[in-house]
Amino acid sequence: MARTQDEKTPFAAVGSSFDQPELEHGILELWERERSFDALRKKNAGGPRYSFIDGPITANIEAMGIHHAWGRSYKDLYQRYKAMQGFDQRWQNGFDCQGLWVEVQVERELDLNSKRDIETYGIDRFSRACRARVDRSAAAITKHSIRLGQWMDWDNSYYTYSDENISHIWHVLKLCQEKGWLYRGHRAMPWCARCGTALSEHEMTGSYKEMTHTSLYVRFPVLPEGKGAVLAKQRASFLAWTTTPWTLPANVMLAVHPDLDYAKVRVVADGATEPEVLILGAKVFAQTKWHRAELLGTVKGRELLGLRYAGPFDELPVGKTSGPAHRVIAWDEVGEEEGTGIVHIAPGCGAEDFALGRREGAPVIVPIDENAHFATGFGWLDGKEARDVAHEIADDLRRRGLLFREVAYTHSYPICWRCKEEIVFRVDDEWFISMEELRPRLKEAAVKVRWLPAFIGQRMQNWLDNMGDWNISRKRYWGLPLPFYTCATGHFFVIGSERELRERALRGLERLEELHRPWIDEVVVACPECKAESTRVKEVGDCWLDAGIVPFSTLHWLDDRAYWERWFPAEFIEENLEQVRLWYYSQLFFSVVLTGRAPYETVLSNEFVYDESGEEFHKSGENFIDFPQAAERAGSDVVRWYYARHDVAEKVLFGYQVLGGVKRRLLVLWNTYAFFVTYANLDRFDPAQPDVPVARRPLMDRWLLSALERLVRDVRAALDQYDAQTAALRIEAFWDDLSTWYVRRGRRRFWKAESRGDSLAAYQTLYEALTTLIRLFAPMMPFLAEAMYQNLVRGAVAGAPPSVHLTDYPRVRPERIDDELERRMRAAIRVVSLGRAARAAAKTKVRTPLPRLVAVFDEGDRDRGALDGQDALAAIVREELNVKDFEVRDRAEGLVREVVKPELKTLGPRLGKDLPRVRAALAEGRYERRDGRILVEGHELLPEEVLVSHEGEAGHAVAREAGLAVALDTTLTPELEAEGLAREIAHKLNDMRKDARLDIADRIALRFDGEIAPAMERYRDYIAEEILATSMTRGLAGRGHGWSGELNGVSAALEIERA
RNA sequence: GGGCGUUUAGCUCAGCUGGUUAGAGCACUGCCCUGAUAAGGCAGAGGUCUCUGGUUCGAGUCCAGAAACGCCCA
Repeated sequence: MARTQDEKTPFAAVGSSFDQPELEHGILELWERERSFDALRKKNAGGPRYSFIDGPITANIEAMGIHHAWGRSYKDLYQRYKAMQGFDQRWQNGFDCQGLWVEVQVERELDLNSKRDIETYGIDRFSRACRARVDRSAAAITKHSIRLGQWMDWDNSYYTYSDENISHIWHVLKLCQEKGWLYRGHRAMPWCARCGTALSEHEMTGSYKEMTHTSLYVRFPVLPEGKGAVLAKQRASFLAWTTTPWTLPANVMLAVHPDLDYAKVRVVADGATEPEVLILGAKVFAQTKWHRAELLGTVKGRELLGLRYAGPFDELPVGKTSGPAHRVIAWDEVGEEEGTGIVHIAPGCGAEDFALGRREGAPVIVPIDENAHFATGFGWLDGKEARDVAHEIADDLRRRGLLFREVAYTHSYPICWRCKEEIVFRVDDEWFISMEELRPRLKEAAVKVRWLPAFIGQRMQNWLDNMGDWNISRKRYWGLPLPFYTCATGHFFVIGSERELRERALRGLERLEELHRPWIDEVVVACPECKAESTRVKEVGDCWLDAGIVPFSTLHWLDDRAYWERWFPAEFIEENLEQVRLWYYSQLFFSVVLTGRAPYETVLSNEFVYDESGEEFHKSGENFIDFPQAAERAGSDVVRWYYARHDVAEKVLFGYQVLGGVKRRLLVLWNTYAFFVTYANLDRFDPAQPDVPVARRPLMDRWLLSALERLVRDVRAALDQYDAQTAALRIEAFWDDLSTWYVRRGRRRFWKAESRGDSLAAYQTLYEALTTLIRLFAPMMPFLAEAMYQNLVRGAVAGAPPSVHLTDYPRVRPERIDDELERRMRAAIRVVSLGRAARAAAKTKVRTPLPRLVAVFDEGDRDRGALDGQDALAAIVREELNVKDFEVRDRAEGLVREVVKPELKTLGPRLGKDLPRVRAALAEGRYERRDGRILVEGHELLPEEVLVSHEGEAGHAVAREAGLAVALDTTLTPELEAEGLAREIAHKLNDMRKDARLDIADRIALRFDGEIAPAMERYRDYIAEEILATSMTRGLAGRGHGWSGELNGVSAALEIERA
C-alpha cells in the first residue's frame, strides 16, 4: 500500500472509484512483507482448537478453475472467521496426486498411446514424469489460491503420493483382510480399453453420452433336441437384438421373461423365398410393421425355457465351449421396451450377464484382452479391435443367413471419464472390499453428521444403500501400490506398513526410492507362513483410497496418536456435492473401519458453476474462464463476495456481467468510505479523541449504532450456522442503509457542522460503523477489508494491530440495541418513501417546499404509534420531503378515506360461506357503524374482527402501501414559491461549481442578473452559505464561469469565479 | 425403474406455521434527488405462481396425481 503520509491529514485520500485487482496486489505484497499469516498463527497458537480438513484438490490442472474458487472461498471464509475468534488451526492444504487422471495427462504430454508404450518408455521414467506433473500443478494451484486470498500453511501441504499416506492405507487394507472384507473377485466390470483397466462405480458417473451404434437383430436357430424338434422342423429361430455385435461370439445363453407372451410368427424375410418361423415377444411383434407375417400362436416364456439353439459363431474354436451350453433361461429383468423380448447373454461381457452365467453355472467366455482386441479362439476375428468389427460381423452373419436386420441405434452409452474412449464390459480379476458388514455401520455414522444442505444427507444414505462392493484395483502404474502378495507356494498376505515391508524384505530395498511402481515391485518379501519368496500383485489402488485416508494420514494416526486425538474429527469440511460418492464416502469408509464413527461433524456442500447463460464451462470452449483471469479482471474479492452471497444449494451462473453487478454494490460501500475520508481529512478528524457518549449522540447516530449491533448479532449467528449468504446479505443491507440513509441524511453534519460536538459524534459514529463493518466482512473480502483497515485504523490509530485479520471479530453489545428506536426509524423511512411517491404524483420537485404531509397508519399496523409528528424523526421527515408541517393522524377526513376489511383469521371460521358476501359489502362501503360495531349483511362485527385502513381520495396527492397512507397538501403560496426558487438557484450554482471543476472547499465570488434578483436578495445568506460565496453582486462582468436561462420559469444570469 | 432436487415477471431468485394488493435484484421506460455518487430514490410496464384434481370460507403455500428439467443410483 503506497500511501503518502501527509502529516496534516489523518487518512490517505480515496478516489470515487477503485481498481480492485490493483488493490489486491498491494495487499498481497503487504501480507508477504509483514508475514501477516505467520503473525496470525502465532497469535492463536495454544488457543482453543478448530479443526478443518481440506479435501485434496486434484493436482492435474494448469490453472485453478472458478468452481474451485467457490469452495475455496468458503474454506477460507470459515477458517478466517474462526481465526478472528482466536481459534488455533492447522491450515493444511492438500493435493490429490495419483491415479488415472494424472496418468492420462502425462501420456498425452509424452505422446504415449497405450500401456505397451508406457512400459517401453519405462515405468520408472513414467512415474517420475507423473510426480513432476503433480508438483507443477500443485505449484500453480498454490499460486492461484494465494491470489484468491486464501490463507493456508502452503509450505506444509499434504500430497497423497507420500509414503506416509500410502503406509496408512496399507494399514487399513491389512485390517480389511483380517476382518475378511477383502477379496479377489472375478467379475464383469466397465472397462476402458485404451487405459487397459477396469473402472469403478464412482468413475462411471456422468460419463454416459448419446451415441449411435450398429445394432443387429440376429437369428438363433432352434436345435431339434427335446421339445425343440417340432420347432426345428419349421425352421424356427429365436430373434434377439444387440447393440454390441462384438459380444455375439461370446454368446452362451438366451434369456426370456417367464411370464411374458411370446409369438411364433411365420414370415418371409426380405429377399427370401421360403418362409421361416421367428420367436419373439408378442408385444414386440404387434408393434412392428411386417411385410408378410402370420401369427401361428403365442406361448408363455416359461414354455421356452430349456430349449436349445445354435449360436451364431459356434463354428469358431470358441464354439466348443459355448455350444454345449446354449439354452434358453429365465430372467425377470427381460422387458419389451427395447429389443425383441429375448436377450442375448454373454457372461464375459456384462455385469448382469455375468451374474446370470454364475447362477446357471454356464461358462464365462471373455472374448477380448486388456486392449479390447479379440483373444485367440475366435477365428477370423482374432486380434481385431472389438469396437471396430460391427460391420464385419453383420456382413458375416448376413452371408450365413443369420442376420435378420441391421439398424443404426442411438442410445446413451458410457465413455471413459478421463480419456473419453467408449467403455466395454469385460470380466477380469479385480480386488474388492465387501460392503455387506460395513454398509449399516457407514449409514449409522453418516446419520449423525450435520449435512448442509440437509438433502445431502439423504443422498449419502441413498448412495450407501446402492453402493456395491468397492473395486479398489486398477491395472495401472502411477498409483497406490496395493500391498497384496502371493508366495511361491500360494499363500496370500497383506503388508500393513512401510516398516513391515522393510522387515520382511529379502531383496530389492536398495532400489526402493519411494513406495511406487516400478521400485516397489522389485522388493521381494518372505512369506510369513512358509518364508518362501513373494512378490506384489501388479495392481495399483483406486485414487479415492488416497483421499479417504487423509483424516488419519495427515493427522499421524500411526505415529503420533496424541496429535491425531487433538484434531480428529474435523468439525467442518466443505466440498462440491459430487463428493458424496467420492471423498465424503471414502473418508467415511476409512473412519468407520478405524474408529466406528464419521470423520467430520458438519459437511457443507456447494453446487456446480455454469456460465452466464447456464451452459457448462468447457475447458476448451470459448466461454471458459479460469480463476486467475477472473481475479485480474474483476478482483478476487468481487468473486468471493459473489460466492458468499449465493445460496450454496443453487447452481452459480458465473460471468463478468454478474461480477459487474457485484462491483456496483461494493461501490456503494466504497463511496461511503470515500466520503468519510474526504471530510474526515478536511476536518482533521482524530479517531483517538474521547468518545461522545452514545446516549448524548443524536437520534440518527443512536439508530445507526443500534442497527450495527443488530448486524453483528445476525452475522455471527449466520456464520455460526455456516450460512454465509444470510451474513453477506445482511451486511449489504446495512451498508445500503448506511449510505443511502445515514450518510445522505446526515451529510450536512460532516461538512457544515452546526456545533463541534455534533460533528464529532457524526464522525465517531460513521467511523465505528465502517471499522466494525470491515471486520465483519474481513473473512469474506479479505483484501478490501484490509485496504480499508490499513487506511482507517492502522494508519490513524497508534498501537492498532497491523492487519484487520489480527483483530477480534466484533462482539455484540446487546445494550446498544434499541428496538423501539429502530421501529420509529423504520416508520419514518416508510413515510419518506411514500412521501416521495406522493411528490412524484403531485409533480412537484422536492426543492419546492409544500405546506403539509399527513400520515395515517392503519390500525394493526406494526408501526402505528411509532411517530408523533413532533420529535426528531418528524424533523427528518420534514426535511427529507421539504414540507413545512408533518402530522400523524388516526384518520384524515378529506385527504384519505376509511376502508374496512374483514380480519380473515377470525372471521373466516366464524362466517364460513358468508364471508365472500360480507367482504364484498365492506369493500363497496355497504355497512353501518354502531357503537363501535359494524353492521353488514345481517352480521355484527366486533372492532377486533375488522381491519380499518385508509386510501387516498381521488384528486389529492396521496400514496399508499399496506398499512400506511400519506397525503400531501400541494397548495403553493408565493412564500413557498420564493423559497423554492432560492433552493433552485443554489442547486444551479452548485452544478456550475462542479462544471468549473472547483474544489469542494473553494470560496467563490458570485455575480447575477435577471428576474431572480428579488429572491437573490431575500435569500442572500442562505445562498451564500450553500455555495460558499464570499461576495454576491448584481451585474455581470463577463468573466469566470457563466450561465443564463430560466429557473422555475424565472429568467436568470449567473457568473462565478474563484475568490 | 428407484432416490433427491427444481418449476413463481424477459433473466436470476425470495415468498416463514394457508389469509386480504405474490415480492426483490438485473434489464427496459419516465420522473426525481445529488458538492461522497461509474451511485441513490419514486413510479410504470411485465404473472393463467408448470398442469389436473382434492381439502378449506380462503391455496403460490397443504394433499394426491401428472409433466418438464437437473443430479445421484440401477
